[in-house]
Amino acid sequence: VTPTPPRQRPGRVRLADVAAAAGVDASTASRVLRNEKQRITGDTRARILRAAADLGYVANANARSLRSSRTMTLGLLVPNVAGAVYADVIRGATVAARQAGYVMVLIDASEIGTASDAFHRLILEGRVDGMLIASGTVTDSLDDELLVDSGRCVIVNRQIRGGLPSVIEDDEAGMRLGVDELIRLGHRRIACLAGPSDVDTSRRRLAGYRAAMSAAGLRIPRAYVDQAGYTEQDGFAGMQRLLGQPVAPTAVASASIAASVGALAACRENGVEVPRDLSIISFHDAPLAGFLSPPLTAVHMPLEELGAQAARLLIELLDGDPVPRTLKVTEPAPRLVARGSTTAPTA
Amino acid sequence: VTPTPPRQRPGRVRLADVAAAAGVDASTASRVLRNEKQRITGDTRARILRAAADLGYVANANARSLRSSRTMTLGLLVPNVAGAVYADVIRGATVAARQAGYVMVLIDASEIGTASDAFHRLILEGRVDGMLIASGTVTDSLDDELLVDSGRCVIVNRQIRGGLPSVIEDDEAGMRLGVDELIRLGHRRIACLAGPSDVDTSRRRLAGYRAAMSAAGLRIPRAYVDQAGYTEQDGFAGMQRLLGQPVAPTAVASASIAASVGALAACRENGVEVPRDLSIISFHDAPLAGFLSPPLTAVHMPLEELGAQAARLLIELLDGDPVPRTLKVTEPAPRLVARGSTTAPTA
DNA sequence: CTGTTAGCGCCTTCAG
DNA sequence: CTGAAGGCGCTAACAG
Repeated sequence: VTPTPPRQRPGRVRLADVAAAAGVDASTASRVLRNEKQRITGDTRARILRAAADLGYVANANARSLRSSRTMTLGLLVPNVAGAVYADVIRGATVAARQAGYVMVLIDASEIGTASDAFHRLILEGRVDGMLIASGTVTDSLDDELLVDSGRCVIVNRQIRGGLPSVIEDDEAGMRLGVDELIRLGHRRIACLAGPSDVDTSRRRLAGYRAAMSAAGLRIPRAYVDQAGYTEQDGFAGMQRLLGQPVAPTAVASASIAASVGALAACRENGVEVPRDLSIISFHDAPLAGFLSPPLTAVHMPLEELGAQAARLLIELLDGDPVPRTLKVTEPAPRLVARGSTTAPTA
Repeated sequence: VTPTPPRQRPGRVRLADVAAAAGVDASTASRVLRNEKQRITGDTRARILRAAADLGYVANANARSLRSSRTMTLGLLVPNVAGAVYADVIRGATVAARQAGYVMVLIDASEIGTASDAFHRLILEGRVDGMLIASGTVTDSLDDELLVDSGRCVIVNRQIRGGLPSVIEDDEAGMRLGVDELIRLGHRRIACLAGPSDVDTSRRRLAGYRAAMSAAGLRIPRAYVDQAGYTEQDGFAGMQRLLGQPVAPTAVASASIAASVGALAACRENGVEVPRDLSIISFHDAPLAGFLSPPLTAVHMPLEELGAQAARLLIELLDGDPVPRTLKVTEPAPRLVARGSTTAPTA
């Protein structure tokens, strides 16, 4: 907190100026400018509107927030904006918020300390009305009690102890869709690059994999479930392990796109040609997927809708409406995007 | 703009509460809590501090902003947060801002209309003190006059008409470094996937390419400069054109990482093996680059520093300090990251 | 339908 | 070194 002199207040036009120009009281101008339900003589109304336009009046958000204790601003905390997955969530949330009259601001918490700092300065100090929190990693560095007590937060794509409302995708259905496709192609030895075991999205995706396998009557060797992680590095390492199995899988369902990229790299390095020697299907899609070698077959999840629903749920919560503790986004349904990383097994 | 009832004001503790608990006036409490220069009896000071801690006092940012007309919040407008390039810029700017006592909030402008909406609601309505604007695409949809008049904006990595201060990377030096490496490896027929001709970063990178070529006495066939664009798709198309040349290049310097990904895909599809048949070097690095097939040799630019310097420049501007119209980040210098997409020409 | 009055919570002269 | 008073710009309750 640097001690700096207050900024010059340029001749910003205030509500009072507009009112004066229109020859009315500030409160009247206020009412018209916010088009309150109250009816106002067509004439005065017009005068006020035109005065405001002439003067280029813009209401001061801080004064308004102070008075009404609503900022009409929402925050979205993301562990790392670069994650391909978040792009759509962010877009969906931003648009939905705007449709409801809110501005959505993002916080990148890739640096440690940012998450709790942002939470403090945005929620506690009242810069935003509520916050969307994406990812569990982030919440770990946050004081859960504060989080819950605030009553102004919604978790996106994670469920968390303590009963914060959360919005999640249908991880299980998505993963099933992917594994079913592998089965349909004729694969029977299908492994899973599952993601961290302590993250609930990962657990649900794994459950989807198991469900699909079991529905097809397929056995899952213990080593076929690799709880790698969600980074390229993790996918790389996990695939190395899978490739080292005495009986190697003919197909792999990967729980994240970053891990898939790493998996592809591991295959290349081990002389395993995808999809000839091994099919790979990725959970989550991204523009990048179409340009990899080979282009990645993927399960497209409705992430934009996830973001939008999360934003709407948050707004309902702030409005004091009753909200479900968990909202699962099932529409639109996950969609399979067939590209070049899958084919029938050669064996 | 949904008409909603005002939110419940929970028993937030105010400055007056702290003052009362400590048996002093609010103004005194204010002074202590902001540790103003003024000296205050050790005893009262301690009482106030402890009262604040006991009550869990947090100052209301809106009231403070209204009074002081400073929000201690900065905005960063990004055309698309998913762009691999922005991750580092964002991190750098976020951290630098925080070190100066500011919170940095991001705006994703991937949806049309978001940019001008955000500009209006953040800058004009006074939710932030100043704004960093990344990319020229974004500025196109903004009213330049407003932008300049605001006197509270800094352009990151673009220069713009109208004299807005801007902070840029040393595109020319970076590109030279990459092309020099290609030359060092023995290449002579080097093409350039240059990026859009109407974007100034692209022009500077192209200039770097030309400078390196000319310094080595190398000719540049007209068709070797392909003003593709910065997306995967653009890189793909551009590489197709390059590959179709009667005398094909043995190496390509690509002006962006996304285009490089597309270029790699085009090579694969045309049976051109990288780096055996063609070397590719990419301007800008990203974690992803190391996992592509082949891993991409790249020029790492100091993007985090770019973000940090931009944030600092903005703060100086807001403080009324004189700022340069253009600041070029030359330290640390661009760095070559040799990976698998470059080698000596076979010819 | 419009004006009057009274703050929202904080900071900042100005006295003492 | 500390308290008293005023106001940042806006909205909301109450009159008229």
